[in-house]
Amino acid sequence: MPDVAADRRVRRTRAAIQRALLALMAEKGYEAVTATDIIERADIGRSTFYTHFTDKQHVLYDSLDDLGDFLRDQRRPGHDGVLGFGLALFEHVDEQRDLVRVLLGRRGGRVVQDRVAHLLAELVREDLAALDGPAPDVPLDLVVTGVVGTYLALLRTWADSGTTWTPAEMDDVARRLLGPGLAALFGPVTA
Amino acid sequence: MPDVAADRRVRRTRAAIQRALLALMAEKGYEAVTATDIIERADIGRSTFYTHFTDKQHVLYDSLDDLGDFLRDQRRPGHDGVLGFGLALFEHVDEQRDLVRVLLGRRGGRVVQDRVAHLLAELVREDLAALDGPAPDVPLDLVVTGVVGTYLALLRTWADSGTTWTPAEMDDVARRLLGPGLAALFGPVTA
DNA sequence: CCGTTCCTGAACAGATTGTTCAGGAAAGGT
DNA sequence: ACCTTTCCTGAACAATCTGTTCAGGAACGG
Repeated sequence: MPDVAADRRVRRTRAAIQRALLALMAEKGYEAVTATDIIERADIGRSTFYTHFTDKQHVLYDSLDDLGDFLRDQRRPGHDGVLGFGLALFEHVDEQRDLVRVLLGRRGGRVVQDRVAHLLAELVREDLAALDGPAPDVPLDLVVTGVVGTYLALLRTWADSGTTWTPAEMDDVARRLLGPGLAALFGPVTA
Repeated sequence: MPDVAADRRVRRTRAAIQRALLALMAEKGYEAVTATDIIERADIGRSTFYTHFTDKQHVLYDSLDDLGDFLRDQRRPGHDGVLGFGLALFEHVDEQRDLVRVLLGRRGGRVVQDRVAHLLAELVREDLAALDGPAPDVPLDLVVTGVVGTYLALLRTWADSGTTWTPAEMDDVARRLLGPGLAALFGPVTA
């Protein structure tokens, strides 16, 4: 496998492959894309593809790592109590809608979802840990899992649908669905 | 395509195919199973398989439909009258843990998850529609999506983890997390 | 017992995957 | 400008999987 950062040809080839995959995912969905598709779209030799990536999956992995770095930089702290991260989350996704739709939507892959879930779980856990109410008598991890599940499901639906909803409306749904339950679990929380 | 219910040969063939897929999924995961695998495991002719199912996917769909029917029958009303399917769901998963882990776990594949989500969405929608409170001022579909997301996330975590929790405890988490919010959305629900 | 329906299994075209290899092309350093 | 290293090419290849076809045999239900 060629050195990753050194040669300009390597950078061009890898970039072309990743660009090809994302474009094809937007057209056919992740599952339907074949390695041959990527090779043709990227306009490279067949052997070239396999010298850089073992799989269609590993192309996606690399792209996700890039996206992860980007998201980590853009992360903003919540500002109004429980689930304060939510609005910022939906707003951010709103800006990156095209890419997010491809990655998280119905035609996206499973890998993406798991990684995003992990990322969200960190945000939620920080949020809940900041509450000064009494510790709940249910496992915190389960609560985090449930909350993340809700947000992820809403994100997916939002990214897929024609979406007339604004980030604020999406956040409102999540907040009103989960807020009362969380308040009951963690003690009275004033927004 | 042969008549589904009439002939004994048809029932045997279809049952063998479904059994084969589930067994293979438990061994290799959904994605790794090929139609040829199923054919060999089920010990049937190649053409026979394609007479009954167009896809590996459709074999799975049929099996999941069976699960849906089961959950519908087992449904029990919760304290609020809402989320009555939950306990039966967790109990069933508890019994079929190996299978469910394969279905929803990391090796499960995206198709399974979407199908199960669709299945649960119907149950939740029926549940919420049965409430006599005023219509909520947020889109019902979004609420359903959020609720299903929570249950699915809890299911996945539960199936994957070492499981010290009982079905009742899992159901309790979901109920306490979502119940208050749903009550607030759909009007006061008397216990 | 008999007409209907189903199963068989081989054979087939087409796609896809992942590897190999020799020769040409581009890169980076001096 | 030169030269050595590294990369890209693209065709050829075996292997696997898919979905269809068809004629003959087997099981079914009545």
